[in-house]
Amino acid sequence: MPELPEVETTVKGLQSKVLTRTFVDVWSDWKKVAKKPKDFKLFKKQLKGKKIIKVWRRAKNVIFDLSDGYSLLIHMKMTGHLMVGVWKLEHAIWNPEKPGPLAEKINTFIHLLFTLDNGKMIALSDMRKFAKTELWKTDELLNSPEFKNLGPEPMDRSFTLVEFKKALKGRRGKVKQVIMIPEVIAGIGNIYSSEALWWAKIHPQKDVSKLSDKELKRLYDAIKKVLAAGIKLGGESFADYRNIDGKKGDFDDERKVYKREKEKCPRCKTPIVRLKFGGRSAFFCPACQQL
DNA sequence: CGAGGTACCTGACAGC
DNA sequence: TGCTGTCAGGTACCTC
Repeated sequence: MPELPEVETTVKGLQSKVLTRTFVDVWSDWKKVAKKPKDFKLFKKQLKGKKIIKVWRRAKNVIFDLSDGYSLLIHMKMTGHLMVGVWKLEHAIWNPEKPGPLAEKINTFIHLLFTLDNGKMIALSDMRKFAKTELWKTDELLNSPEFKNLGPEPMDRSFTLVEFKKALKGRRGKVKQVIMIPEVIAGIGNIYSSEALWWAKIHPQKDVSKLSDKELKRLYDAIKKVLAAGIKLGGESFADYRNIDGKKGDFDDERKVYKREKEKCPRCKTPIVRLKFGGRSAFFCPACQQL
């Protein structure tokens, strides 16, 4: 899925295209996408007529603040994409006859289409169907435990080194897994965690409670650095992530270790190693990042 | 507490 | 060609 930089890029794109527009219709061939309310007919009924006042991001959630005190939350999970354009419903239905690489098939994974009052649509494409949408009363969303428990936003000005240390305080476990927990820090996923640890020269399996002050400072700087680069370059696209116009992001050349097993470490030329733990792959340089 | 597994889903790709 | 196993950007939940 998109991580923080990809979600941020998506949100910026949406802001330029859908602000002040009103939802006039909703279509889906996968009714389970709506988690709140779970009844898709009700979800559609409640959304229709609502005007988009603001689009913003919290962690990896895209949030549309709407008229009448409502908010629409979309989480894209692993393979979700939001796009703006015009589609005919027959294009939004998976066609196994259609050849071509995954990236060219995004349109065929569209499972949800919001029609706006200017005729444009917001499409949610999601190959694996992990994405979710929730319609909340804005104040209830902001006060919900799942929202309030989210960790700090690493790109906020208020996210200082002190805040970072506070977020990790009392936590144990492998550093890579800990910084990927949404309640610890928002927005860091499997790609940017490996990248940040490479810049910080920290082994992904090092116990987070054993990090020295110097290492914490390096990790803090590295997290901000890789996320800022990701945002600046419009996200990564070595797989199928695309922005709302279907264009690729440019982070790929900046990617030092993720999915680069056996390639040379850009710093010391040692082959990059892939290590599986916690159900995920970590990529790191065994020479620069030692336990 | 941590570590590991499952679930949600569907596809790409490597190896045989 | 076709089968099998592994891997994939996330996160919640469960058990040992």
